[in-house]
Amino acid sequence: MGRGKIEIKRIENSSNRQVTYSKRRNGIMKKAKEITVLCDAQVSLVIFASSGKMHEYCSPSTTLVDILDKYHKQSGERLWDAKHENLSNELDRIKKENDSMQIELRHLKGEDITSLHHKELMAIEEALENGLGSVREKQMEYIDMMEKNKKTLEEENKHLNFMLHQQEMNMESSREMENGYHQRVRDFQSQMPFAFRVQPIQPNLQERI
Amino acid sequence: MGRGKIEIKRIENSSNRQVTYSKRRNGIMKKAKEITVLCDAQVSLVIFASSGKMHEYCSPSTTLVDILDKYHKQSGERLWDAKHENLSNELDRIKKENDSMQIELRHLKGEDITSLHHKELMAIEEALENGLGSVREKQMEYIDMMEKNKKTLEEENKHLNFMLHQQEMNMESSREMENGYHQRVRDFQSQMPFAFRVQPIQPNLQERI
DNA sequence: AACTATTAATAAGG
DNA sequence: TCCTTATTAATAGTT
Repeated sequence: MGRGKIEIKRIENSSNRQVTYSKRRNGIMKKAKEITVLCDAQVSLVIFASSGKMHEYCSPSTTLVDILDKYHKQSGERLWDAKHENLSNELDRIKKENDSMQIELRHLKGEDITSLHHKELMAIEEALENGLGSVREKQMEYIDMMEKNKKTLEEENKHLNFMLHQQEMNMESSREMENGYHQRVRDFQSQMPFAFRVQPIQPNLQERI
Repeated sequence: MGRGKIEIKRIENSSNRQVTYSKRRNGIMKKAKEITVLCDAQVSLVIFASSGKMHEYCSPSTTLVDILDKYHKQSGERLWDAKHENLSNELDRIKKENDSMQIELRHLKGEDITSLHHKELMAIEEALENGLGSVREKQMEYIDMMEKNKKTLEEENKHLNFMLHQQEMNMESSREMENGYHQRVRDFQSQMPFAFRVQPIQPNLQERI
């Protein structure tokens, strides 16, 4: 159908090919629309030119997704489900994992244990005892640490107070050589309890408590 | 192109429509093949008849999945990704849920608790104590039940033995009136310990232990 | 499913 | 890309 018959083989002249592509693409699109209308058909047509440019036709009553869904059902072929299936499988796997963990958690919390057999209860009890043991051990460590801290602080406190007292004594005696002024103030200070005078800061020893 | 011109509108005569569908479908398929060869194009063509029957053409150099992948890239349209994304989101959500449960489980088992603060340890300890309480309570129930069963069985046993003994006595005395044969056998049975002679079956009482 | 008169598509050229 | 037109191809209606 043209000025001459052509063989159906690749058109070597690039610009001819491009022109023919354009004309025939329109022709197919038109045919697709026509069969849609004339025959109540649903058509999906996707064409890529060798240049990579895409053209598409889809019957107005539907969408490409719908058609691919139907295609999927009829052909039984996977299409994009290969990717889909991977996700789906992983989801299932993780859901199962999730469920079993949820059950285990519930059991450890003492829930839903009515249907359990004696051996299962024993295993849970053992797990709980182990857990409790570990947790209490850890807490003991902290208590020990706190007690050590306390002792360290007390000793440091004592030492500092001693130093301070010594210093005051030295100052007092050296001033006494000058004059007797301020006697009462120093007396008052030396009578104060040690704890109110020195507060060493040891932030590291308080960590995590 | 035919014996007369036709309007492009639905062909009401069903059999005409079917015939036209078939002819035109072949026409489009042929055109698709031709443009593929002539112009180096890639074509995907999916047609559903109103009957639901599907026909498909895809350029030999490619596959429908490839074409849809390219379609996806070019159009930016989602297509099947809508479903894909849903799955993906759910997967993420469940993975997070999974992780937190896993951590909780580990903590309850006394693992990975080094980095926990004192308050968190306290909460875990409390949960463990509660769980242990529930589990032990449930076990106590079973022990109680078993003891009850034991008592019931013992009583039943006693009763049955009594009945049996009585019966034997009756039989013995009635036979003594006839003759003295079999005297030794009966004597032996009456001397056997009760427990070896009667074994009442009570499957319900053994459930779950 | 084949036939064929007729219309539609399109190759080549501008 | 669009127009023109000679020619081929598709197909509507018929057998």
